[in-house]
Order: sequence, then C-alpha cells, then structure tokens
Amino acid sequence: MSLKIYNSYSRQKETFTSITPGLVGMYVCGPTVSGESHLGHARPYVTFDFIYRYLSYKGYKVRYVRNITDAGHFEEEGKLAEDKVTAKALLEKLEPMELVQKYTNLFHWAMLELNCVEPSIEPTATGHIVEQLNMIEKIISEGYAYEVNGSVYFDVKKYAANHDYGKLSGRIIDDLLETTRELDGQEEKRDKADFALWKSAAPEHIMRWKSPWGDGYPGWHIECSAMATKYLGAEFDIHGGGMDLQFPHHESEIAQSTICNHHTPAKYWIHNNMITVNGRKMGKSYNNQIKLTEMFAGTHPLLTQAFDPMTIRFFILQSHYRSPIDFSSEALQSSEKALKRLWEAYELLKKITAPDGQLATDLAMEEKIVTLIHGLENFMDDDFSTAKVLANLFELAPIINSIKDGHIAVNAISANTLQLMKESFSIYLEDILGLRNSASIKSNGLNGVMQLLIDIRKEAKEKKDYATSDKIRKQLLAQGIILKDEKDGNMSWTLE
RNA sequence: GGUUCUGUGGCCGAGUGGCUAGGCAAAGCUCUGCAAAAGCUUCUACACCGGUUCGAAUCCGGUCGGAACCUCCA
Repeated sequence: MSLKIYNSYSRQKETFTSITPGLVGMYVCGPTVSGESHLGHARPYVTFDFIYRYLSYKGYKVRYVRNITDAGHFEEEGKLAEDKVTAKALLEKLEPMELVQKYTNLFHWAMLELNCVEPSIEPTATGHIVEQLNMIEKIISEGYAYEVNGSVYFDVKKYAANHDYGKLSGRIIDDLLETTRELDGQEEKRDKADFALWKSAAPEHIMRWKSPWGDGYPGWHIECSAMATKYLGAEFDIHGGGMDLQFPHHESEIAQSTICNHHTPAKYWIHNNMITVNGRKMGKSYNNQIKLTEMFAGTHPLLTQAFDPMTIRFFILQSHYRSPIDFSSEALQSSEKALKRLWEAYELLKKITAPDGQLATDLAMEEKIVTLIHGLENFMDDDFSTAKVLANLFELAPIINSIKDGHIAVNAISANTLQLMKESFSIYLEDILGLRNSASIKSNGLNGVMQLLIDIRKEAKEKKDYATSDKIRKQLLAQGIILKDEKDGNMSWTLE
C-alpha cells in the first residue's frame, strides 16, 4: 500500500510521491529561541519526528531541515521598534546571542529527552541574512515589493491579482479583520494585507544588519523561504509546522518563494493541531504554558506529578496529529499506565522463544495476530494514524501476556509469527513511533543487586519465612521498586 | 464579521455508510501464602432537529455549543 498524506494545500488526502525518486526534502518551522519550550512545542517536533522516521522506514533518504529562529521579529509589529529577542535580553541583562544560545541548548536537550531524531540541517536565521537579503532584492526586481523609509514590504494586492493568495489558509484578503489598533509602520504599507520583508531598525535596536535600504532586520516570513530554498531547492516535497502558522506565515512564504523561484515551494503541506489546556490553546497569549522542564520535573500547579518524556511522547501519539489534544494531568497519568503496560508486554515478548520451524496449532490465533500486524503499516500509510498503530499493539499485549501465563500455548502460533511479532514491536514502537523504555534504562544498573535480593527472598519463601519475604518486598516498594511473584516461583521487578 | 475546523460512553481518545477501535477508571470472577501483575467478563456512546439511503457516529441542510487563525505563536 502506498503512503497517503493529508495535504493542507489541497485539503485532501493525496498519495505521496516524492519529486526525486528515493529522496524526500522536508522543511519544518522550528522554534523561536526567545524563551523556554513548553508542552505545546513538543507536538510539532514529535509529529514531524515520526513522519521523518516513517519516511526513512519506507526507504526514503530524507533531508530534514528545521530552522532555529534566533533573529527577533517584531513583538507587536514593531510597536516599540524592538524585536522579541532584544526585549527579553534587556530584561534579563544578557547579550541577545547569549539568550539565544541558552534557549537553543534547552531546546536541544528537550528534543533529546523526547527522543526526536536530530534534523539533517538546522540552519539559523542570523546565519542566513545574506540569503534573505538576496531574496528580498529579487522580489523587488520582480516588482512585487516596495521600499518605504528603509523598510521593504511585499505587495500582496499585486501578487493576488495573478496568484492564488489565500489558497493554503482559505483566506480572502478583503475579509481580513480590520485592525482597530494603530500599528507602527502600518501607514507605510500600501495595503493592510502587505507584510514586511525587511524592517528598518531604530537606533536602540541591538540586532541589526546592513542592507541596501539601511540598517535593519528581516521580516518574519522571509527566513523560512530563504533557508528552505537554499537547502531544499525551489520545489521540495514536504513543508510542515503548526496549524497556527498557516496564516499568515506559510501563506506569505508561498508568495515570497513563488515570486523568487517561479515555483510554488512545497508539494505537500502538513500541519499539526494544537495542544489545549481546558480547551484553550497552550500559548503565550493565554499565559497557560507548561514548560517542558516543568513537565519532566512535575513543578507546575496543574501537574500532580512529574511526567517522563516518553509519557508525553506517547500522549501525543495516542491521538491523530490533525486533532487537537486537551492536556490534563489525569490524561497523562492514564498514558503513563498504558505505556507501562505496553512495555511490559514487549519485554515479555522478547523472552518468549519457539523452536525453529514450529507450526501453529491455533490457526485462528495465528491469523488474528498476522492481521493485527499487517494493520500497522496500513495505518501509518493512512496519513500517519499513530493512534491506530498503538491500538493494534495494545490488542497484541493480552495475547503476549497469555502466552507468558500459559493461557495460550507457546505452540499456538508459529515460530515465524512469533518472530514477526518481535520485529514489529521493535520497528513500530521503537523505530517508527520513537518510544523507548525509560524504566529499563534507569534500572540497568540495579540488575545485580536485584538478583541478589530475589535470591534471598526465594530462599525465605521456600522456608515459608513469609515475614522476611514480605519485608523485602515491602522495603523495595518503599524504594519505588515493585516485585512480582510469578506462577513458576520466579520473581520479576519493575520500577514504579 | 470572515476563514478553517470541531462536538463520541465516568474520563482521554480512533473512527474510511452496514462489521464491539484502543487506553484509563469502575465492578465481578480466575490465579495466588498474602500482595501485585496478568487473564476472562460487564459497562456499547456518538450535541440537537430534519433529510438522503434498505441501512448514518460517518453524507446533506439547519440549530446550538467549542476551538484555531485573521496580531507574536508549534
């Protein structure tokens, strides 16, 4: 079956074919590193991570470009003629680049925690001022931008006359809300729909670069156009980002790139939905963000406990990337338990063995398993339905547990099917969905000590010295280690 | 006001017109020195009103909620 992707540009699911066979170019809008990443930021990066992983699994060599926005853009369209990064820097008494570095490092740390594969190229906006200037000059020479008082604006009206401005977002220029607020620089524009390509910098502005129109800094949208073009070409396969970027950011990107390169930039536009808190988008404007550092440490009033990064990743994977997810501490707790159940089944599965060439004695069971496994690829192919992939893995869990407990005989299924199950868990859970067993990583160093305690407890049990055996179990529980007696007299343990 | 979405059982959430998604929680049973885990079973819902259809959670129209965007945003 072939991969189908919902293309925001056409508003329908399309069969994915890459422009160059075997290769995929993917650009994803990265973070603005003027502050700490919050839970909302985790969603696009986890989403495009499993998209990247799945495309790789399908055999594509993917060039994944994700930018770092380290050049400030206007806080309120230049209301104070200072950019975001600079404003915060003054507040914190830091150099702008020091601030940018700090939050970039934190972002990278969070991405590692969430087990996101590093992009192939991570270009910074400040490192591509030249490319942005070149692009602006090209747009001016094509006649689609004009300079006023050292700033350059894109002429949306002119573009819209012979291009489909608003196709991506469904916007009609004349229907855009009239802004009541007096915005600085607004009177410079020929039309309210025009957007800035270059802004003239006031003298107190720290981040500034020389340009043919005087000292200034780039507009909000041009960096993505410039960097995507530089690393992926005039036309590339996938452009991704949050739904909230559709307008005006992506719409403007399309306009700029189309004029410059005489080609619409991306073939497929993929947009992930938002994470909400009490039904409202998590975002700066609502003052309801939970930082990732707070999530992992449990230090936020809305949290009842700390949450492992993998719990957060799983929480995101449990719903489709185009649906909103509402955050709550309970929902995360539910995810935590669910994920644990899945890992335990997977760990058991690894230990089940069957002789080579074993044939199935329960053909119905055999067929059920094979059907569930074949569903995995079909679900991923259907616009990355990670929730359904997980549902099928969960349906395999009781089968695995039953084999372990002896409710289902080991020879009920064939050796080939057992092998297929093992491979599928490894590929889907770990390689594609990008989950990893945090508990087993943490517990590796304890193996020897635990084996000793288990041996002592076994001896106690054999002598029916339940006081000792209960004491060991109880004390371990106090240390966050759960000890389980199994049917065959063996014991297993997991971290709480 | 406009554009784009959306409304599913106690909670979270998949759902391509007919076939119980899944998870969490709850209850009962089995296993067990006790416990935990596990297995089995139960809880079967689609905002409202019309329409199309043999058949609608799914398609169409309307009503009422909710969200995102139109301003920095993942």
